[in-house]
Formats: sequence, C-alpha cells, structure tokens
Amino acid sequence: MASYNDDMVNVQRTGLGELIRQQRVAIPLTLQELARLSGTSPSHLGRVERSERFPSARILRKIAKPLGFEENELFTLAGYLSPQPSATSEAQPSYGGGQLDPYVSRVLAQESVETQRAVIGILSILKSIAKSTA
Amino acid sequence: MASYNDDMVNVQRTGLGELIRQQRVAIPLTLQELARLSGTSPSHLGRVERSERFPSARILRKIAKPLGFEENELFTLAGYLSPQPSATSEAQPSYGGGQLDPYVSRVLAQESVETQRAVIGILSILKSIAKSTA
DNA sequence: ATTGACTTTTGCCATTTGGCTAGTTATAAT
DNA sequence: ATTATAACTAGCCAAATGGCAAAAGTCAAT
Repeated sequence: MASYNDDMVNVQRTGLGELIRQQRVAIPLTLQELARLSGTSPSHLGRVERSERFPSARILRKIAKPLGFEENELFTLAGYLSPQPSATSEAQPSYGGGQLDPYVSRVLAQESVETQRAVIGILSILKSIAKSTA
Repeated sequence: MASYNDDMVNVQRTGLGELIRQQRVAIPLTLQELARLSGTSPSHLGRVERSERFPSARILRKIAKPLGFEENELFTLAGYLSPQPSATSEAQPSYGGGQLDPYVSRVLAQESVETQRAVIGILSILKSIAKSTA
C-alpha cells in the first residue's frame, strides 16, 4: 500500500509530529487533555507526535482547533492539501529583512501585545549581553 | 473505531460517491483512466463511487484535479474540512488570539528562524514558571 | 526512600483502506 | 448468435489507523 511519502509532499516526515507537540506543550496541554478536547485517544496522539503513526485527516481535523491551528494549515503541513494556491501563501505582510516563521508568528500572536513587546525586549537584552561578552 | 459518520459532517453518506461518479462519467472517463490519471486503482475507485469504501484524504487529493474539482471542494464534501467559513478568502490571519504587533513582527523577522524559535521557547518557559508560582 | 498522582509510552487488536488479480457484465462487430 | 473487447465488480490480503488497558516514567511532597 502506499505509504504516506508515497507522492505526497510530506512535510510531516520531517516534523509534523514535532510541530504538533510543540504547539500542544506551548499551550500548554497534556496528551489526555488534548485527547479529551478533540475526542481522540492520548496514546494515539502520543504516537502521532513522535511520528510513529501518521494522523488521518479525521484526526487532524479534530485536533486543529484545540491546538489553535487552522484546519487548512494542518492539512497542508500533512501534505493532504497542496500548499495554499495563492491565498494565505505568504501569510502576513512578510516584513522587511528576513521572514517571520509562521509557527513563531502564530504562537506570539496569541499573546497580548505587552507580552509580545516584552519578549523582544528580553531578546534585545540577551543580544547586548552576548555582544558584551564576546 | 470511529466510523466516518463518527462526528463528521458526512455529506458523503448521502452521495459523495455518486457525485464522483457523476463527475467522472460527465467528463467522460472510465474507472481505469481515472485510476491511471490519479495513480490509484480502478477497483478501489469503483468501490468509492458506490460508497462501499470511504476515500481517504490521500485518495481525494489524487482524484481532485483529474475530475476538475478543487481539493477544498472534495475535502469539504467528504467532511474532512468544515464548510468553507466564508470562502478561504479570509485566509491569512488565522491566529486565534489576537494579532501580531507589526513592530514586534518586524524586529523578530530580522532574526534567524532558530533565534525566533528560541525566543518563543523562552517565552513558554517563562509562562510555565509563572503558572507554577501562581 | 516512598508513596501518590499525573503524564507518556507500549502491547495488543479490531476496523479500514486500497491494490492486485480474477471474475462478470455490458457493448460492439462480424 | 458468438466472439472480442472494454468496463466494472468481487475476493482476497498487506498495511495502516486508532482505541483500550496496562506498563513505564516524572516529579512533588512526605
């Protein structure tokens, strides 16, 4: 039978599980909480997170909201949907110099603006420390 | 195990297979032609069309284009995707909570992705500390 | 150290999916 | 009518999904 890397884009093989786990612990949720929220089982979700099992569309759909994902996002990451045709393509304005990692963007966006600013404040402090000890 | 009518919207039960067949014959294509075009098997497609089997997301994705469907359409019809919120249109933002402050976004975007991720990693640590000392 | 309460992982198994290979049923053409 | 030929269907089986229950880890508090 066709394994998932079959002909799908397979972002997952290189990290869908990890992404899901990151998101879950970042929220934070335990496996059973997520399982309960999504109407699935913790054991399966655990295996999904460490990439022992590949989640079906049904499972992805169920865990999307509790994790704060857009269904589309997960489907695309899983290779079930081809990369958003044109819309969504490059998320936000895509700011200046580099680009902002979508995952990072999403996580941060859930914080209050004060927290967001505090975060980059801390970052700049760390950078100045790093610089002075160089 | 959860059968597909589980908690999915299940348009299919009342006709996804039929719809696919209608579309296929309308084109017109034979089962084997469609199978070849989509890299699947005729027998399976046949069963899908007469609703003996329910197509996985992988199969839906493969047959979408040959049938002239948008992937989204089929996924929605199959109940894999919830009815298009308003038209995929709203696309981007997505983030549940709030919005990403433009200034924050701009500053962070200048950093490497590793740094970006490290930053939110630190944030999550701080949050868990805050939570535990609450 | 040990108990106790959680969280995650493993073992096991029922259910499904989907492909291959034969059958069966149309559709023509002689 | 009788073969051909093409389309569909059915039998079978390997692989994978996902849930339940029990076994490991974790970690705080005693």
